[in-house]
Amino acid sequence: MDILERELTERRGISLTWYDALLQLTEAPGHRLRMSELADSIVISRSGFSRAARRMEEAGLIAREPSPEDGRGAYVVLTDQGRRTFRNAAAVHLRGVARHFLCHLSEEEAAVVETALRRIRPARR
Amino acid sequence: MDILERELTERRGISLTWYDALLQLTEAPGHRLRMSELADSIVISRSGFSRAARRMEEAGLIAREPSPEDGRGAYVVLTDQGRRTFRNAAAVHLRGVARHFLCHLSEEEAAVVETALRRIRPARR
DNA sequence: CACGGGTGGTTGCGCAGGCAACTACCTGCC
DNA sequence: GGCAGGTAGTTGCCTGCGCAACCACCCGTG
Repeated sequence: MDILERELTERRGISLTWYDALLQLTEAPGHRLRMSELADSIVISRSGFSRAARRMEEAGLIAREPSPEDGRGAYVVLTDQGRRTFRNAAAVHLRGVARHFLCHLSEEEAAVVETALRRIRPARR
Repeated sequence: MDILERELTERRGISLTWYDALLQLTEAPGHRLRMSELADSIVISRSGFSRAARRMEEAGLIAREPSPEDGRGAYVVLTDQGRRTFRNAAAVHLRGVARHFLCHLSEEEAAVVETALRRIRPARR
């Protein structure tokens, strides 16, 4: 994780936390999520994400807009620049995962690890 | 990791970083290691470990003693209390790993993951 | 309609840890 | 022996994040 984090920040200027957030938004319907949905899915506290979101907004990667149906809530939306940044970052990150992790595994091992992780993830408490 | 960290701090009052350090010392010959050996093996910066070591010393888990053969260096040595604390912490931690991770894997899957991780670890750069 | 309890997001505070700079020392070369 | 360059550990500064407290708002109940 440390190596992947370093590569991403050095070569694309974003942290793994930001990467995870951009990934979630990229996969979300409408490229939009509620603040806390996103915070939960990337496993960060709400307060932590509140600050991260402000910084990401300042960096132009996301926009925050108040929720029309809930006066307390806010949506986070991916901007075009956010989408571009994520695409570039993904190239670096996936390459990093391949070069530092996957390359040490056979096809079969990788398959076993993948199914195991898919089974474990939803069990998070 | 988050869950394991929380369980360990709540139930034994030590962080995963401290746990890792105690583990390395427990396995080291003579229960002693140089500061930087230990820092490297638990993947933390030297400065970070320098502070952690001070706190662990204050907590009575380790002792630091200057190296006789190198006037710059220092050894970290596990104290009796450190050994006891580690044993108790290990019970909690291993249980946690079993309950949150291993229990989702079959015997075969666990074996595959283990051999894969053993192969990856020494390749760390 | 008022009000009490619950929820979403932000802010004050504290802490762990990384980087860079520093000190003390070691080592190899002249 | 002296000096230059490298290395071990510590410290100043900064950042990211968690917890707890807070505010604004929602909703169910009387």
